[in-house]
Amino acid sequence: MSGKTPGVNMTTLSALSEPNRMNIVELLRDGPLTVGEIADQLGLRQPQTSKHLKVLSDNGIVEVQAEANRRIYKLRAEPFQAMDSWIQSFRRVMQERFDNLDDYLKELQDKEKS
Amino acid sequence: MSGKTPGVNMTTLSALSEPNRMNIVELLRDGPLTVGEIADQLGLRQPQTSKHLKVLSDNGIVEVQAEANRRIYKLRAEPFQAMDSWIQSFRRVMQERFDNLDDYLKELQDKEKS
DNA sequence: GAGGAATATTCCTGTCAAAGAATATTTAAA
DNA sequence: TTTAAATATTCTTTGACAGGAATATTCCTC
Repeated sequence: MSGKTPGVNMTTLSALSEPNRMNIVELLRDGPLTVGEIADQLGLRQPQTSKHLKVLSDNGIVEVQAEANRRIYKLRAEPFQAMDSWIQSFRRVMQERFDNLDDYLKELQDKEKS
Repeated sequence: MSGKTPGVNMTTLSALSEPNRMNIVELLRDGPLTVGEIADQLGLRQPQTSKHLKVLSDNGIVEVQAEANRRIYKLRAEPFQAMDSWIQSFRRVMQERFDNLDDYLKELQDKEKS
C-alpha cells in the first residue's frame, strides 16, 4: 500500500549511486582497509573519504573497527543480502510478466467499452 | 583502472534511488501500464510522471510502446540481470572475505616494521 | 477541422548533497 | 610534553535535480 519497498531501502541505493562510494565498496571487496589506504588507492582527499565512509556507515553498508590511530572499514553483508533477495524477487516475475504486452492490450480494449 | 564498475553502471542505481521512480518500477512489476495509470496509482501529477519515466527510459530500465494516444511503459530485463550478476559476484566474496579482520591486522603489523 | 484526451516539454525556483579548505580530535612517538 | 600522523568535523560555495505551473504536441472523435 505504502511506498515501502521490501528488502531494499532506497537509502542503500542512494548511498551506492554516488560514484566515489561505489568505488569504495568495490575496493572493500578485497578486504578491510583504513581510511588512508582507501583515499590513496582512489585518489581522494582524506576529508571527502571520511565523509563518504560516514554515509556508507550510516546506511549500514560498512562498519568500522578502531585500531589505535586508524579506523579499519569493511563491508557488511546484510545490505547486499537484502539487495540480492530484492533482485531475486524480480527475476521470478521477469520472464512471465515483462513481455506479455498482448494481455495488456486486450485489457485496454476492454476498458474502452465502458 | 578507471572508475568503471563492471556490470552495473551507476546510472541505474542513481535512477532507482529516487523514491518515486522506485515506486514506478515496483508498480510495473505487475505488468505494463500507461502514464496516466501510473500517475493515478501513485498519486503523482502527469508531468512529473512523464519526467520520471523519461529518466527510467534514458537509463534503459523501462521501454515504451506507443499505442495511439497513450504510451505503454514496461520494465526491461537487462538492467535487472546486470544488477543480479553484480550482486552475485559479491555473494561469492562475502563469507570468505568480509569477516577475516585478523589477516588484515597482521598485515598492518607487518607494514609497521618498514 | 474543432475540441478534447493523453503525454511530453519548457521554464522557474528551492533544496540538497558533494567538493574544497580549514580546523578539531585522538593517538603514537620522540 | 611537544610533535606528528590518522581521522573526523565544520563552514562555505556550487551544481544537480525534483517539483510546480504553464504550454506544446499528438491523436482520436465528432
